[in-house]
Amino acid sequence: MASPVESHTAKPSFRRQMQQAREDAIVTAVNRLLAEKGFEAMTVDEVAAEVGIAKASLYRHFPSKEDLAAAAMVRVMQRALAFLDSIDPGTRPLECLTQVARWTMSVQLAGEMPSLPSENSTLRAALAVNTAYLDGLVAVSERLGAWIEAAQQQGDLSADVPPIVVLYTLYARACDPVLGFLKGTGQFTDEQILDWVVRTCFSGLQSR
Amino acid sequence: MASPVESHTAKPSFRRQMQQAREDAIVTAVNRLLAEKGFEAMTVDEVAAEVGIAKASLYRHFPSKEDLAAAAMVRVMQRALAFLDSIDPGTRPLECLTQVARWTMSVQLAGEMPSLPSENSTLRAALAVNTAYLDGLVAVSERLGAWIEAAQQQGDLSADVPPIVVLYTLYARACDPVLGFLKGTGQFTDEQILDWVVRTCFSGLQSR
DNA sequence: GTCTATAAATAGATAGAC
DNA sequence: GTCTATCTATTTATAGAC
Repeated sequence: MASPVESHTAKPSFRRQMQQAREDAIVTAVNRLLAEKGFEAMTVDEVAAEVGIAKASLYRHFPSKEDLAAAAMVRVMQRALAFLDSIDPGTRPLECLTQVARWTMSVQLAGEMPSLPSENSTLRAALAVNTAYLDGLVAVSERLGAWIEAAQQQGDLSADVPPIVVLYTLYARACDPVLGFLKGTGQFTDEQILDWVVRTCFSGLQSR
Repeated sequence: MASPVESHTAKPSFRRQMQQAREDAIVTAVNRLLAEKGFEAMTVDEVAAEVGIAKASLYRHFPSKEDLAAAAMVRVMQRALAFLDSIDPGTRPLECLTQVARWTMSVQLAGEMPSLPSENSTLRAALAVNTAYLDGLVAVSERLGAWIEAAQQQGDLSADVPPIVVLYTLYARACDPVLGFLKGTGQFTDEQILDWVVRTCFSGLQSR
């Protein structure tokens, strides 16, 4: 088991680990910049500078700026899936959806939520053919869709709007600029902002 | 009154009118492109091409790309103020706010609502020192703020959130990407989309 | 695999003729 | 005032040495 052969075969595995760690660092930087300024305004030079490597080295790991951004989007999807898995299966569907909304908003407040690419961005086209991203998106949507339908059947969620409206609304709230506006005033804590925006999302502006 | 002198002084007025018409055409093109792809992705070449004039001519009217975009933002503000003025003064405050939300969303569905500039865009800095824009923004905010406080005092609007949260939420909903998502499915009419999104904004996702 | 140096394309902005 | 032609800076992406 502890033969020299094994330590030999472990060597490429170590390199692979190093490579993985570097790519993680790259994706982290991309994710942050994407959240801060969006895809168009983010430059590859900035990414390289933040990671602390040469731009050419970036292109050894990712073939284009779009792939760079796509990798960040994929990771966000994976983080979302991991969060969905962490929710107690016995939780009431409406409560599940509330927790998800609160989680996505907290990610945005932490400066880690990439903003949506504008309608006809080159990034949109790249994501539309990225199977890893699409798979994650479908997986998340199916999970949320099941909760949405269950919550509607239980009478917890308004049955007057189609499930897809609820789904898209939840996605949109993950990037809600209201969070940034309120944080920008400097008058409120993150907890207050989260409470208010989650509340208005599910209970509306109107009084009950 | 109809002296030759007047027809002489009317001549520059005519030229001024022509110039105004041209600048209107420019701002219209900018507004559309801003709504379609955002400030970063919009290029001055595209604007010139859409207006049908040379890029250099654009710069005779507006000194920079930021000023170009700012002019479009100012016009949206003026359109908003005009809409606010068109609302019957006897209307219940909550109803006023609902109508405003519906109007801004219809503007977006028409492809005429410029999307918000990302946090640290050069456009943000330009708008922050543009008095025409700031004046419009303040005017709109004061009008909405009065309605918000009145609606809260009448018990129509939730008193659990500060007025500024309501105000920012209304601004954010004007650019809500949910509208574009739903329109993109091609399954719904604009009226349906408006109904659903306005409803979720004021009544929330949760059932009542 | 990482680097420096550079290519190639595109952007915002301007010069100068008419 | 509008045009063509051009400048300058920036950006994505690559070549080639180590």
